Order: sequence, then C-alpha cells, then structure tokens
Amino acid sequence: MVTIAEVARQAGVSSSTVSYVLSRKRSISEDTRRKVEAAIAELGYHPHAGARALASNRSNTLALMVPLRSDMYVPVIMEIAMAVTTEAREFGQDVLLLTKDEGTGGVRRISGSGVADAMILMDVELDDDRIPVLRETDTPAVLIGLPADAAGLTCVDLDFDATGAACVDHLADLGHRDVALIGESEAVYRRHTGFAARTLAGFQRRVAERGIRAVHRPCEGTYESTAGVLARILEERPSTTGFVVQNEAAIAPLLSLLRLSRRLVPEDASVVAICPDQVALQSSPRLTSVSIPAQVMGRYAVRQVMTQLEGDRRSSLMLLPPLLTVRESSAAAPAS
Amino acid sequence: MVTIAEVARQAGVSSSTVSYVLSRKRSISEDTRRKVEAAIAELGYHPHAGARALASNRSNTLALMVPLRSDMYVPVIMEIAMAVTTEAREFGQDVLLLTKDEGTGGVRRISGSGVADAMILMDVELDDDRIPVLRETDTPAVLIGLPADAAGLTCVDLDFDATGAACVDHLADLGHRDVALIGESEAVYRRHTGFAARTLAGFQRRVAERGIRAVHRPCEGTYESTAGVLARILEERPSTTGFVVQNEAAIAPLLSLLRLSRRLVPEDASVVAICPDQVALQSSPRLTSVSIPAQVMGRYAVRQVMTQLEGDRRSSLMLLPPLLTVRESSAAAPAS
DNA sequence: GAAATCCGTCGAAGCGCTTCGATATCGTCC
DNA sequence: GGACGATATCGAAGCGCTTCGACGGATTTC
Repeated sequence: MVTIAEVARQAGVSSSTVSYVLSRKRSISEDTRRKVEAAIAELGYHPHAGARALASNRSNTLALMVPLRSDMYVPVIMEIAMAVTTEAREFGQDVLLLTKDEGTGGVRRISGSGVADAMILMDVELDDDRIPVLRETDTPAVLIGLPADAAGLTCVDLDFDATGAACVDHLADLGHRDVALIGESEAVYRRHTGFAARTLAGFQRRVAERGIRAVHRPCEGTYESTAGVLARILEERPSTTGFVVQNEAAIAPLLSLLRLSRRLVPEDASVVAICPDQVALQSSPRLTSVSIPAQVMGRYAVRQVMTQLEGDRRSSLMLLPPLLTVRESSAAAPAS
Repeated sequence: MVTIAEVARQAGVSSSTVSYVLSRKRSISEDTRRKVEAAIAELGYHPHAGARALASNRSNTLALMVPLRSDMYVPVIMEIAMAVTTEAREFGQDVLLLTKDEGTGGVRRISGSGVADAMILMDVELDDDRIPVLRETDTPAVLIGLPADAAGLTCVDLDFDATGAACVDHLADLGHRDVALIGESEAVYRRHTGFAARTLAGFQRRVAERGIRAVHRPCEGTYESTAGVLARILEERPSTTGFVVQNEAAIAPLLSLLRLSRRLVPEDASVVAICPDQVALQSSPRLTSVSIPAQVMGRYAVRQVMTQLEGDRRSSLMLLPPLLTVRESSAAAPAS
C-alpha cells in the first residue's frame, strides 16, 4: 500500500502538505502542487479510506436503503439506485447498499458506526418505523417517498395524488364517463405505501369532481390476476372505456387481454399508465403515460443529502409535478 | 459518538479487553464478557468503522460492481444484488455499490484505498478489461459470469452452453424438428457478453447433434421487434414449432403474438424460456423454463469471496447445471 | 524601517481501534 | 512444593490520515 508519507518523500515535502494539496484547505504554491501531483500519479496513490474517515470524521459514503423483495416495480428501484450511485460519485461519495429488512437496527448501525455519513431511504411507508430512529439519531437523510408526517424530514417523490388526478382529467377530457384504476397488489395498500394510497386518493377525488364513474381494483400483475380484474371490471361496469394502470407488471397482460377481446386501443378503450417512459415506449401501442422520474429523484436525493452534509439542515419537501405524455393508447371515448 | 474507551470504563475493564470480547480472538471470562456486553448494550456502542479498518487493515466491506444500463434483464441483476447484500450481512460485511462504468479506474480505486476488501463483478464480458487490473492488483474477487480466460480467477455462472443444449434436447425429445432461438439484442452479442454467446453455441451444437433445423434471431424485446422477429421466423421456416426465448422482455410479446395469430401454446407451438422462475410462473400459460439461479449465484459469490479473504486464494470455477422445469408451455410437436 | 500581514510549509497531536508482549493468577504435575 | 502451562487481563504502540499551531520569509503598511 502506498501511503501519504511515501508520496511526501517522493515529492520532497511533508505529508501535511500532501494532505493540503488533496483537500485544498490551505493554499499551496503551484510548484509544490505539481510535484505532489506527479508523485501521486507515479506511485498510484489512493488515500486509505479508513484512515481518512478516522481523522476527518467523514466516511464519504452514503447509505442507500432499498426494499429487499418489493411490490414496487423492480426496474424503477434499480434506476433510482443507479442514479444515486452515479450522482454520488460526482460528489466523491461511495454508496453503501442496505436492504430495508435491516430496518431500524440498520439505521442505528449506520449512524452509530460512521460507516456512512448520511442515508437515502426508499420504499417509504406512510408510518415508517425507520423515521423515529432517523429523528432520534439526527442522521442526515433524504426519503424517496412521502410519509404521513414529514415534519423536519427531507423528502422527494412524484406527486402521486396529482398523478391520479391528472390521469382522470385526461380521460374525462376525452369524454370517458366510466373509468377504472388498475392498482398495485393488495399487499401494497395494506402496507400503507405512500405512493399507492396517494394515487388512489387523487384519482377518487378528481373522479368525484368531474362527476364521472369509477372503480378501483388492486391487481397482482400476473396475466391471470389481470384477466380476473379486467373481467370483473367489464362485468360490473360494461361501459368502462378508460383504464388507468399503476402496476407496471399488469400493463402487458392488460394490452394482451384487450387485444384478445377485440377491444381496440385506443378506439374502443383508452389506457393511461403510470410507468417509466421506457415501458410506455416499448409497449404496443405506445402508451399515454405519466412518467416516473426515477433518475431525477435519485439525483435530487443525492444533492439534498450533500446540502445537508454541508451544514444546511433545513428540511425540504419536493413533490415533482406529474408529466402526462399523450401517446397512442388514449383517444376520444367511443360514441355510446 | 460512543467509543470503546467509554465502554471499557463503564464495564470496569481496559479497552483491549472490550476489543477481545468483540473479536473473540482471545479467551475472556464469562463474567467479564457479560459486563462488557451489558455496557455495550446500555451505551448503544457501535465500533467506528474507519478506526477499525485502519487498525485491522480490513474494511469488512465488499464492492459489488453492477452494469449501469444493462442489456441484461434488470430484475435478475437486482435479485443478485439483493442476495449478495443479504448474504454479506451474514458475514458481517457491508456492500458497496459500484457501477460498471467506473471501469478499471474503479477497480484500482477500490483496491488502492482499502474501501473494500474484495470485489464481486457482474456483467462480465468475454474479454473484460477489468480482469487484467484484478490480476495486477491481486484483489480478492469473484466474477458472476465467465470470461474467455478464467485462469486464476474465481467465477460462478449458470452453464449457459448446457442451457442452450438442454432447451434443444427438450424440444427435440418432444418431436419438434424446427426450432428457433429468440435471443438477446444485437448489442449483447456485439459486446461479447459471455452468457449470450455460450447459449447460442450450446444451442447450435446440440441442434446439429440432434439433426434438427434451427434459426437464431437476436431480439430487442419490445413488442414490435418481437413481432418482426416472429414474422420473419414464420416466413422463413413456417414449419417452426419450438421456440427458445432468452430475452425475458420478449416473452410477454411473444405469447401475446402467438395468441393473436391463433397458435395455441402448447398445442401448436412450444415455448421454452431462459428466465427466473417468477417470470415463468406469472406468464400464461406457465412456461417451461430453465431458471436463472440469481440468488444461488449471489450467495455463492459472497461465500467464495469470504473464503478468499480467509486466506484460501485458490481459484475455482462454478458452472451451475441448468435446471429445466417442464410446465404448461411445451408439449409434443403437432402432427405435420 | 519597524510592525503588521500574508503565504506556504512543517511538525506533532490525535482520531478509535487492534494487537503484541507482558503480567498476574490460577491449577497441575512429578 | 517448586516448576510449568493455561487462562485472563492490561498497557502501549501503531495503523494512515487530517488539522492545529508555529514559523520563516516575502510583502505591504504607515
């Protein structure tokens, strides 16, 4: 292992000077800087992370807590995780991967051992038990998701309430009078996951405001469960012509089933999905959708956490407005 | 922050004794152990990770390098990552998430800075440029995937060559004389990703051995590209009755398209997928498939890396035999 | 022209832990 | 009963870095 002392010897300076070259915390003459940088390059020096963490009380690591087995759509989680990791590197930070099942003990361990300087939490429930621990240990943190009580916390999320409303508006504007929300699985609602509950709330509120009729059905996302859900919707409300799909896994089965039942999309039925653009674009027909801005959220979370680490401990709440893109899967309701 | 010295004071012993209680490297009387453990619990002590890393020259961290934007199926990557993380915790290790686009510089940084003790690499290419760096820096590492030259390296992967062959065997045994391999996207083959190349090789070899006819078509996995691929296959070889699908994204479109063209699965066409069991089970009909043992590979990788860290630096090559499960999507070829 | 200021560098302390050698207290063996 | 080995504990060194105070020399200020 190359140490700072060897770099110092090679450059003919003291090790504190090398440290200051690296940290830029004191001014260094151009000449010295060049010599040190040459020595670093020549020896292939990398500061020892542990030593640095011990001396500076900063690990330059962010902990990212992701759901282990998720009801959430896995590609979205992955996209957020990758965005976080990439953005963190821009700030010279590494990312430690934790699973949500480490729970409160995990949060305690991280904040107690100094293995990470801050945390980013995903899959936040309305009444998440990690939150009290975060407050108690005063750990810099950003939540991706919105708990019931966000006081004093920094959060970023898509505004799912507005998302639900926007989907209704789009369909209502096209003349649809009977719409259905094909939602996440029962388990997601039972766990009180914020995003599903908020979407439903926004959906139902706007349905009432627009004076149209609606049903909501949880859906597991398998082909068979989607078939069952669709059959029940069409049985109870044969006049349903507008579908909002929140469970990404149900999208492909739904389109397939509509095709099979000779309902043309968008001539006979309109479909609006809440999903990443990529999914909307690779379906056929291309889906009108509210996109899930995974990258934006991941990057924003890192920036916020860095702001906190720089000393600004003000909380903030960022609800990204939904962006509904009209594609090929929605059109005016058929004349009844 | 609670330090080991405070624990020692609270327990009425020296800090080295506390350290030995934690590490079990020297014998400690039952009495002392209890006092120390009580003090630890009472104070909520967590050893400072940096200090520990500095003193012991071990970070208790594993670096996991995952593809950033993958042609691989994202859920498989995620499943491996989660399995690695969970298993690592069993060994008291944390997991540092790196993206493959950090490339060789990332490998150098990790091995130079002591931020992790070992690496686990995913998305290994046949001629991966991270491998020479691994050899040069002598970093303990396990590859999930199989490069062209695995000498001196420890690897784990599904035996994709045997997988391709097993799929052919299954279809040939059922009497299919014309089969098609719907593969990964062109880009995957161009990058010389091991698993795609090996599957194709095994497929083609066994096709020749069994004296049946076959076509291979790369596929992007969108509905439209799958439609195009299927149309071409049926045009060139209308007698094709057996399909092997390697690109998970193409599975749903393929089933939908077969349904639409009134080809019943499995009566008119048999489908064998190479995918996680979960995907096979939630399709309709449930798919005959060779499962991708993501969890097994993730766990095995961690165990191997721990073995290396314990001093056993022998290389090893673990090719998991394919497990083909017959479900509802394959049956005897229709009488022609 | 002496005092004040700034710049660039150095030496040393100290971060919290592990680990080595030393020491003290036993019980055990002829 | 004295020598010996085991067992349990302690003290101190040292891991590689950051950071504080100090210091010499150049520059500015009145």
